[in-house]
Order: sequence, then structure tokens, then C-alpha cells
Amino acid sequence: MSKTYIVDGNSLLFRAYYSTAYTGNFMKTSFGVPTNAVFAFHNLIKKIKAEVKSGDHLFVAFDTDKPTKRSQEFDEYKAQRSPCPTELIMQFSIARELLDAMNVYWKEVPGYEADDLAGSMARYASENDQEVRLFSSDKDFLQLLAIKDNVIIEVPKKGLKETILYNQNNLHDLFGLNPDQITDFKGIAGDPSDNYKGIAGIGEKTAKKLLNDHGHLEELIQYCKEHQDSKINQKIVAGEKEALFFKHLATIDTFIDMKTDYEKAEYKPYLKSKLAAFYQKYEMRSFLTKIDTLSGLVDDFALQMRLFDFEEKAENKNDLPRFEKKQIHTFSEIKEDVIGIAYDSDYINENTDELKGFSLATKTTVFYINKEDAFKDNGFKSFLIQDKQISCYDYKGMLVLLKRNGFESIVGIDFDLLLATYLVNPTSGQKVNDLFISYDIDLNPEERLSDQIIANTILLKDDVINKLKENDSLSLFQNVELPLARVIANMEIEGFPMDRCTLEKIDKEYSQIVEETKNEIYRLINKEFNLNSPKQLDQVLFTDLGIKRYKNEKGTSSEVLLSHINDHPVIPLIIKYRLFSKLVSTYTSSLPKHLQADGKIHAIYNQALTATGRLSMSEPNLQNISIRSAEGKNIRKAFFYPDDDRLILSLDYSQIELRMLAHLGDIKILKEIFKEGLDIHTATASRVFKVPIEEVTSDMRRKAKAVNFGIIYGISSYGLSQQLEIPREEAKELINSFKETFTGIEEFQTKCIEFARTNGYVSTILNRRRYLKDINSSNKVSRSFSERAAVNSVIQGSAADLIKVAMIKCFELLKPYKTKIILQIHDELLFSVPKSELKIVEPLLRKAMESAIELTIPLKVDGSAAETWYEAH
DNA sequence: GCACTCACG
DNA sequence: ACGTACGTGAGTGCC
Repeated sequence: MSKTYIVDGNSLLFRAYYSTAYTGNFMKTSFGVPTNAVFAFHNLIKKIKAEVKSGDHLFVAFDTDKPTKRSQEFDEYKAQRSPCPTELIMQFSIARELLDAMNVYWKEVPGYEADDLAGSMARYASENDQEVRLFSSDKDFLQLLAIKDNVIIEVPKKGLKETILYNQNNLHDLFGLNPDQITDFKGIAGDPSDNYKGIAGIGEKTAKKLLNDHGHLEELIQYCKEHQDSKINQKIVAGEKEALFFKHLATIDTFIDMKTDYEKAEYKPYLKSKLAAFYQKYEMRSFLTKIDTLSGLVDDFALQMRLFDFEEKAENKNDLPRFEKKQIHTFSEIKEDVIGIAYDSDYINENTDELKGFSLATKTTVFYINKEDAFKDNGFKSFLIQDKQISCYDYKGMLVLLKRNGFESIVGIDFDLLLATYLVNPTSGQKVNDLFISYDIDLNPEERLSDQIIANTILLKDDVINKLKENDSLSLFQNVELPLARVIANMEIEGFPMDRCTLEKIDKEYSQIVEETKNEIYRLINKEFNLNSPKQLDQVLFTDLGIKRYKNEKGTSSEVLLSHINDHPVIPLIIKYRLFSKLVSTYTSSLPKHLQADGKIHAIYNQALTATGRLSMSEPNLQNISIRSAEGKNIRKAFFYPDDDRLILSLDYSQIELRMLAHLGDIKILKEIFKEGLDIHTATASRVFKVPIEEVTSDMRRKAKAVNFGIIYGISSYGLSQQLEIPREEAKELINSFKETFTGIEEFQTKCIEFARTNGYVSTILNRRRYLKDINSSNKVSRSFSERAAVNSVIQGSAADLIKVAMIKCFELLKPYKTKIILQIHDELLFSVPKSELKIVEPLLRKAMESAIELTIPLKVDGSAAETWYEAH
């Protein structure tokens, strides 16, 4: 049997208030709003809600402050009560907000009391064969047991942890009366809490005894009138009118029509978004961090990231339109409009994968044309250059494959499922297989992938577009990511020049150093082992050689090795070995594997991978070519154009993330520094250490620089103390003086974190979202990670937005020139520039970069052109 | 396939 | 009392 849970909101809120209202020590928000009653009330509702199952009903009734039938009939109704404390009054509306946040249906009706709403609901549910459980601390409610034997009343005991259960069977044992005698009892004995006086001179005990002897008030009066032989009987007769009046007043109205309210009260799960917003607003952090442990919680943040409601989708899965599949040999066989295209290949690496053909979708059919047929088909070729509105998946990959095969670029693409779903949720995994899996679409390994891709692209398009609209991300999609795909495709096809000979020379030299250093190490410690194995190295250093670790120190990273530099002469050799073997294995010996016949490297950009909106790069990754060490930087000497009419121009944004922070957080002093064009680390040091710019020492600058970075990363005193090798206390003070000097930084961080807590995501300057699933986790470690990521993602992601816009602008302005964009390294763009164009193009590019997005501070672009990448920086 | 290490912004 | 800077890719060893 399903159940209906009814809560007398008013009486429980009163109880909740007085059970937690310790004198003068209220639970309050930082703005002074009292929340003690709401807090305890929350726990009561939560406990009740934990029992409620799907199909059950849960209803909370409240009083209003308007006159009621009782107060109109009886002037002194509740007149003796001491006035309600304002601290409680303030919480009446918050309690209602709480119920909304808990997705619980509640009701109040002017003129009625909570009792009447609850009582009527009890009758309605009971008569509909529901088991009724009624929660109230008001014993008036016991009369409702008379409705039917399926009604149970729960009265909280002191402390609110347990309840006393009343039902038809046990009421007489517990209270000494039957359910239908409760109103009679109130009439005779009165009720001080409602100011019901009853019959003067008759108290609880006598009243109960009389009712047990005579049944109901009316029968008792009749009897007393006939037997006026005792004082009690005479009192009853004298008080007849009052008794009947108070009985009438005490009678709960159970006949209000509750049908629609009953339907509205059907069980609903918690919605994480609503609840998180409430907890955030009323600063109930302990609940916020335990939110995921609630049973019956629907994580609508997670649902929000998806395109559909899963259950809804599963229901409709079989109703999804199906596409007929047809093999064709000429494009003219397609009679309807083509609305989607997907390239047929392995979807592994567009720079090396073979193109096999195309899957073309119309509204009803997926056509397949192989590469050979497509190649010689003029109809298909002209389709490619028509500016129609076509959907695809992986626009950039398709452009690269088309170009590699001598096709003209397709121009009329207005939707790319890969890029669009990446914007809906950048952290959901975008590899072709798991993309569809994450949207509950099964791919059939037997069927051609491109057919399935384009069919699903067509099916999903409208939902994804709607999602982007809802999220305000449509412009980012249409005006940034989609045009950018074209820019990147051109960069991939253009490639990056590398000279095999130069690299081979370095490789030879460095490989020799690796060998020599290795032998020297073996000789020195008289032992041979695999130096590349961190495990074996750990054993050799910290067991065999007996070097003592510092506490909490683990691993064999260069940082650890450096801290033991004086402990053994082998340590510096190992550091040297590590440096050179890294350079050889990752760069000098590996890069040539990626060099193609045109003397260039054609690496892949991943436009739909990072959590923040940055690009990433692979096969090979040219974004992490060494620069910090002199030995590593040498590698850059291998990157140049063999014919000496082209230069490499490198233009990079100066302090782009700190500028973005200054802009987004409106950090006044930081903005001033940028406007004055000062060296940022020196200037911040001068402000924080309160010395004139000229007196900033190199150590002050070093510290300021570390904190500046720290702020972008979501600083902790521990992290900073490690970075600067200073005590934590000092790091803490340093952070504090930064926060004091740069008003606005702390507020910016808090805003990012609180927004993420209530919304589940943060957004960049161009409305790029990143969801942070652990932002409310009860696990402090993962929660802190999410908090730092929340702050950092806004900054890093906004900087990524900015350079993406810059890339598009540069690409557009370069169309009349021979200069090409050839590499993007997060805050830096590299161009291949004919010497003759440099003077014209460089200022244009700088200007385009500096004005990519108008900020409230100036952007600054540094850089220079040179023959080799080594010199251009 | 994962952990470790280290290259970059 | 606890573990901690953000975002990547690649080579290597080891289960």
C-alpha cells in the first residue's frame, strides 16, 4: 500500500525553533539571517523524505497570518500566547523556500489553518486507501485517528530525534481516550495553548474519566442534566455552552477539497541544483558537502550536461527516425537535399588516415559514395563548394582529409556535432565512440562508422543546438569554434618546418652525453641498473646508497634529486642523465619520425579535448618543445625554412592570464599596473612589500612572481611555501598581504567557487562552460581540487577564448598575403612570413591580437621574427 | 593500462 | 589532521 505523509509545518517549525534556540547563540548566516529553526526543520523533513518512495505522497501544510474561522468566532483565540520571536518569524518564509528547494509540495490558504489543510488531506488520502502518516507536535491532531484505521500520527519527542506513534489501537492506552473523544475532551478540559478554557474546574483527569463513562460530550451533558447530584455534574451543566463551543472550535475541518493538492503532492526526488542553491544561499556548508549522499537525489547538474533525459530517451529510442542506407556511384542519384556529411576513414589521425569515401545524409536516407567515384564526380565537387547549411562531425578533420586528397574545402558547414557537444560539456569525452555512448547511442561495429556518425549527427542536431542556446554558448560555437576549425585545418595542412640534419646533429651529441653519463654513473656506484626505472633508481639511491629521505618525500623527481644534490656525487650525474635522456627520447630521436616528405611536421590539434577550452596537440606535440633549459632550447635551432625567403615570426601575449584576471575580477590596482605598462612582477612586489619600484630586490620579484602564478592556479600556503622554499607561515602572510593589496582577488575567487557550487559549472568570458562534478563533494581533497579548478578554468579558459578569436582574425586578415599561421602555443602564435611581407604583416597581426576581445585593460603582444624558432622569441 | 617523470603554457 | 598549486602529451617501466 502506498503512503501519504502529511506534515503540520507550523507546529514542527515551532518545535524546531525552540529546540535549537539556545539563548543568544543562534545559527545565523554571515548577514545575520537566523537559520536555526530552518536547520532543524530541514532535518525533520529530510528524515521523513528518506522514507517516502516513488508513488507515495508528501504534503506540508502551513498557517497564514490572515484571520481564520477560529479567530473570527473566538476573539481570544491563542490570545495568551507570548508574541512570536522575530527570529522565528523571519524563518517562516525561509522554511517555505527550503521545501521548494527540497522539491516538497506545500500549501497555505488564507482563512484556513494548517490543521484543516492537513486534516482534509488526511481524510482524502485515507479514503483513497492510502496509509496516512501525519507529523505534528499538536495533540489536536489525534482526533484525525477517528477517520480510519489507516491513519497514524507521529509526534516528535524532545530532541526531535524520535517520535511517538499514535494509532486507533494504541490511543486509548497512551492517552486514555478514543479518537472520536479528542474534541469532546478539548471542549471540557480546554487547551491552554489555544486559550480554550473548557469547563471551569474540570481538568484533564476528570475530563477523561467522564468521557470514558459517558462516551461523548453531548451524552455527558444529557446525563448530567438528569443527575445534578454532584458538584461536577452541576459544573458540566453550567458550562454546557462553553464546552460545546470549544469542542466546535477544536474540531479540525477535514472536508476541504484536496484532490488537486493530493496530485501535486506526489513524491518528487531532490533536485541537486535547487538544493545546492538553497544551501549556498543560507550558508549550510555541511549539508552542501553531503548533498551527494542524499538518497533520492537527482543530479540535474549531470543531466544538464547531457543532451537528453535518459529515461525519456530510452522510451523514445525505438521511435527515432531511421535512415535508409544506399550505396551510390554518382552524386546525381541523390534527389533530395543533402543535409549532412561525414568522411569515411578510421578517425584516428586525419594527417595519415586514408580517406575512403563519404556518407551523405538527406532527411530520409544515408547515401554512401566511395572516394574514387566522388573524385571524378563534378556534381559532388560543386556540392562541396556550395554555401549550403550542412551538418557534419569533425569539420576540421574533414577539411584536412579533403585537402590532402585534392578536394576543394567544403564551405557550407553550419553544424559540427563534435565541436557542439564539446561546448555542451568539455569533460565528457569526445572520442568518436564514447561520444555516442555518453549520449546513450549504441554504435554497431558491423556497420560503417561514417554512416552511423552522420545519421546520429542529424538526429542529435536540434537537441544540441537547443542546449547551446539554453547555455548561451551558441555564439561561441558559431562565431568561434566553427570558424576556428577552418583555421586549424589550414595550420595542420601548412605544417611546421623542421630540418632533419640539424636535429640529427643534436641527437648525436646528446645521445653521446646520455651514454657517457650513464657509464659514469655505473662506474661511480659500481653497479649497473636500469636508470630509466624510477623504481630501481629509488632502490639504489635510498636503500643501497643509504641516502636519507626528507619526511613526506617520495619518488625520484628532479625536485627530490636536487634536494639531495650534496648527499652523493652520483646525484648531479643522474640529474644530467635525466635531462639529456628526456631530450633525446622525447625530442631529438622522436621528432624525425613525424617529419613528412615536404620537410614539415603535420601535427594534429585537438579542438575538442581540454577541460578549459585550450587546444592540445599530438603526433607530435609541438606545444612542449623545450625552451626553459639552454640544452633543450637548442632543439629549436632545427626549426626553420630551408629556402631562406621565409622567416618564423613569434608573437605572444604578455601576461595574458594575469590581465584576464585583472579584467574579469576588476582588480583595480592590477589594472593600474597594466595600464602603466610596468613589469608586472616588479610592480606587484613594489605594492606588496611597500617599497618604491627601484628598491624591489630580485628576491622580492621572485616571490611576487610565484604568488602571481599561484593566484591563477588557486593558491595554497603549502603550495607557495614549496615553490618558494619558505615556511608555510611566511607563505600565508605573503598571500594575505597580496589579498589586502589587490582588493578584489579574493572576491573573484569566492565568486567563481560559489557560482560553481550552486550551478555545477563555471563560465569563461565567451560563455564556455566547465562542469565541476566534485565542487560540493564531502571529500575535502577532491572538493578543493574542484575549487582551484573553478577559479583557474575561468582565467585559463577566457585566455583560450581570446587567442582563438585572435587566430580567426589573423587568419582573415592574412588572406591577401602569403603569410600563414603555423603554430599556436596557448598564448603565442607562430607565423611563416615571407621576408618581403614582414614589415606589412607584423603590425597588422599584433594589432589583431591586441584587439581580439576588447578588455578593460590593454593587451600587450611581444615577439620577433627570425630565421629559426630558436632566435624568434 | 597505469604510474612516474618531465617537456611546455 | 590532512594533502594541495592549473592545463596538457610522450616516453618508459612494470603489472
